[in-house]
Amino acid sequence: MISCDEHSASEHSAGEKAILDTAVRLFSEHGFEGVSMRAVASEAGVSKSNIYHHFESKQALYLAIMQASAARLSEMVENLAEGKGAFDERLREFARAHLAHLFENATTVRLMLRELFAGTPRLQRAMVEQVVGGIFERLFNIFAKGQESGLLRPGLDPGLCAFLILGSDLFYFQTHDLEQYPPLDKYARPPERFSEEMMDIVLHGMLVQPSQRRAGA
Amino acid sequence: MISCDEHSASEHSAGEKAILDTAVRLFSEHGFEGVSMRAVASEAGVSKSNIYHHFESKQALYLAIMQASAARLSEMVENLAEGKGAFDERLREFARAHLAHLFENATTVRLMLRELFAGTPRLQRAMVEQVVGGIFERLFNIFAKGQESGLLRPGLDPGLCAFLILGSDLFYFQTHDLEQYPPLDKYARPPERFSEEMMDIVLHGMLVQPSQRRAGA
DNA sequence: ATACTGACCGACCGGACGGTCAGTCTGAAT
DNA sequence: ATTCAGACTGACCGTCCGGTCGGTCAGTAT
Repeated sequence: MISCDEHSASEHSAGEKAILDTAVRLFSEHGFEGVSMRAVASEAGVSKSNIYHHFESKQALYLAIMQASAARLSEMVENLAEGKGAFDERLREFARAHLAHLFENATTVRLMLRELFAGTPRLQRAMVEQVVGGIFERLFNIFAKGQESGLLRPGLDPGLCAFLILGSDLFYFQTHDLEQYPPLDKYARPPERFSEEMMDIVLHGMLVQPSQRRAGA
Repeated sequence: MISCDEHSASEHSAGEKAILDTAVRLFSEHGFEGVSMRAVASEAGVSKSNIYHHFESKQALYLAIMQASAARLSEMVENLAEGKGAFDERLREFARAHLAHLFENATTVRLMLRELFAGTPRLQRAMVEQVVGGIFERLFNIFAKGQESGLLRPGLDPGLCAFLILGSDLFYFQTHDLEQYPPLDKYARPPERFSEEMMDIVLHGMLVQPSQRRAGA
């Protein structure tokens, strides 16, 4: 945490940082095939050869970015507050924080989702093991404890509960840009409101004694 | 519906049909940038020139495929059963049929999802208006009627209810291939079971008097 | 026979692609 | 002063890209 002007964190030259920043943006926007090394070089303000000075190949550049992004998202998981209050309050707080983190790291998240849903099996497996699995099991454990305490409706699968919440958050994140088009624009709502109302429904469906909030409209 | 051996539906030659079939598969797998006209020609068993005989450009080929896929999905919406029995039974049947249709038209669906989440604004808007909006409003209307009848918990937004179910189905479809990797493999379940258990939770969270099914484990 | 049409092909074009290489410049170490 | 390392560049290579063009061939109407 100590600031250090000479070297930024881990020996990245200014050019290398520009390359990485530009590449993560372009790859998340257009995918691996849709981005040329010339485009990265041009937008990063360096020569194409310079990229090959820092990275062995386009694949290596992509891999370096995926690893950095995965590390960033793993770090994000660590910061996911688990809440201090009642069981359902912890869940609401987890979901709210998770959705907020998605939007705060939108570029990184989009890159990971693209690779998860359309990438190589090799990277898919690695990302599930290192990133997705961690988030999932974190939420799963909350539900598993709730089930032991008898707070969950009997017969419910904690894994499905975790899946529902994470999936709803992620799907809302994915479709957020599409809410501007009719006829969906009539039903749009900001992230905080979505998280609140979504959790209101699913917790009501999951818990034995769901808390009553937002009694009115 | 009358079969016609000489011309299949709309004047497609054998070569053109091969081109369309191959292209829809490749584009759904690798995206617009990831597919070359040579690859389409090779896998379709025709010459590259032949593709340009039938389609003006790569863009035109892609557009033709998107339109055909959109029409196919629109037709799929028409066939979405709305159920005959009680309110929640109609909803379960809708969700079950929707998820089944996703997997039956997996290639087409993947192509549309790819364009929806990472395509050009122009196509995004068109697809929301012509395909997604239709599916959404169909489910929305079921919920709206349920709300009028007082079957929905007060204060719930029918739009959010529709979004939750469609989103859960689509997210399950998207992530189904990832369930094979640990640690997610422990929590995998087949589509029918997912739909049943998912609807069990969300309907319990949405309805005033949810039906009790699957009393035991 | 002739003329015309649509399906189809091989060869080719200019340009962009990923990648290489010889070499310049700067700043720190000796 | 010299050496050395690393950041960086411009010119270049072979390959593949989307797209074009001239032409073949079967069917068919006249």
